[in-house]
Amino acid sequence: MEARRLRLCIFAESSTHSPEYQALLRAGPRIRPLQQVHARFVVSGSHSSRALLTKLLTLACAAGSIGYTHRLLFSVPNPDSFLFNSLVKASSSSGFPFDTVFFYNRMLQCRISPSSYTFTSVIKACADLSTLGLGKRVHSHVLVCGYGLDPFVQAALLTFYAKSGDLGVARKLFDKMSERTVVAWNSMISGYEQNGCSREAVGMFNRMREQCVQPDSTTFVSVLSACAQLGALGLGCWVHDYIIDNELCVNVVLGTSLINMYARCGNVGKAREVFDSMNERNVIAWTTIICAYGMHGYGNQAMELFHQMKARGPHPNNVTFVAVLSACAHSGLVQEGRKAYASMGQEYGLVPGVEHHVCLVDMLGRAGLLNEAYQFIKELNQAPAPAVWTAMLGACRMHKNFDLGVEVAEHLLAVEPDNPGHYVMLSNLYALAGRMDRVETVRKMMIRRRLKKQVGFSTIEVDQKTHLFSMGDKSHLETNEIYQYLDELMSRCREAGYVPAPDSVLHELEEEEREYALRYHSEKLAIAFGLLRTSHGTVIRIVKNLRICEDCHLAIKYMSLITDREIIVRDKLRFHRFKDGHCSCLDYW
DNA sequence: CTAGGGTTAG
Repeated sequence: MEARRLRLCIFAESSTHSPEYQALLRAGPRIRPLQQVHARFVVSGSHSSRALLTKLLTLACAAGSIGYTHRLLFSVPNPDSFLFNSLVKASSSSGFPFDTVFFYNRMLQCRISPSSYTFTSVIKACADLSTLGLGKRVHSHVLVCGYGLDPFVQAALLTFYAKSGDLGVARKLFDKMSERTVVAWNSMISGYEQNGCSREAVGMFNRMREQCVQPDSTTFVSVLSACAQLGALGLGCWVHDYIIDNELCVNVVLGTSLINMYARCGNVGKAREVFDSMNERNVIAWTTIICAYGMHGYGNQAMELFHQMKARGPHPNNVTFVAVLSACAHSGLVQEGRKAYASMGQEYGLVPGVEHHVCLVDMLGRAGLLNEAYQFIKELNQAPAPAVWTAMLGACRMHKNFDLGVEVAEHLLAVEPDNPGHYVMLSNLYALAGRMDRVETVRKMMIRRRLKKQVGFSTIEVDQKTHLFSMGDKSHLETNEIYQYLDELMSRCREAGYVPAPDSVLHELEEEEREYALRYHSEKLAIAFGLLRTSHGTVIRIVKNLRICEDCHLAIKYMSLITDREIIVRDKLRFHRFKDGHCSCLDYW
């Protein structure tokens, strides 16, 4: 009788209704309040209750107070599976994957068998760490413990392999799954998308629809990212219509994906409409719309939004400043850019990183302020990263400062001897200076080191199908027609006054490619195809993986004039909108 | 006694 009363008493103290438990819930995952509650437990003696300790540890872990959590854990005699599972889960979902692995290992040392719940969290931690070796060991442990067919564990494993870059294994797992939930499909689609395989992501999405699996908003986030990468406006619009027709909730994440899709597919206006229609806008949404204006060369609109954000939006972060500074760089807003850069530390306590240094050098360099850019680099209190020197080199090339350019390029070749971009830039510099002997030397260096220039390609979407063109490409079905039309078009351009730019960028080509090269640059092929296959009022939209070359830039201006078409080209960095013989970048790019 | 899962944006 006495014993039973005592047990009831302990039960009451540690139940969810007990004042101690309520105090923990009120403290939440915040370390100061938690420590205060903990101190009261110690004083009152209730800290010996296992349930309370578990809750305290879990909250401390979620609060990010890992040292405190570890100390507490060591003070617990014979920690049980419930405690370990709670810690594994809390650390994994709060973004402390190293600790997840630590707790998991402790758990095994204590001879406590993991459950399917343990595994999902541990595998997620491995995915966050992209640690292929450890993840594979956990995977074999999963099989040994008999959880290989658990759909949650399978989905976690699939995500892990996709995030660690092993899409082949991820796909094998996916194909072997007996039931594929929408989450499994989402993992596979996002896996492809995040690894740069956007076409495969879209293909997977189409298969998902064939198999009548209902996509959800997470699916569309990944599909829209794929559209953004591909410049697939048609599919992107289809997704947007689907979202509206099916009354899917457009949360911040989905809204931001839509903004990004419209922006990267060339339609800033629609991007802005989506932004304006959103009822929640966080720092990522603001950054995305600022970035959108910046890459279209609308620096003033980008700055206007940035000022609105500062006035009544969330605090800008490091990524926001990358968007702001690159918008300034692409629009020649030097004064604004300098002010924004200074405000990072002064107003927001942010430390500029390499990407901000790059933006600033790029901005000053484009504006012709080479000395100021160089001075800025020299005054950095850390050794300048190669990317910073690369921006400086680009500026030297643009403004034909050979002496400084050669100096910078030689430094870059010494630091990054395997980056073909540096060789290409240096040889362009020599070509512009008329030093063809040096051009040849650099070319030979590249060949000796077996370095190849990145292969350029352009894509165009016609009737929701994406067509790919690369330089000198003759694989397309309508090749002859395209080439014939392009020849015709180029001679009309010449009649209108187009003079091909000197072939400063052709040094890296083999002899036989040289004669074709100018006429056959991928963007020209894609545009010719687009002009042939679409009706007169249609805008031609091209996506190119590299930066557009000077000659193509000039030629496309003429193309837009003589065909009376709007031609939008997205290159590696930004958009060029050609109309009536002019480009929206005002030749400042 | 104490809870619970995998997928998403710049």
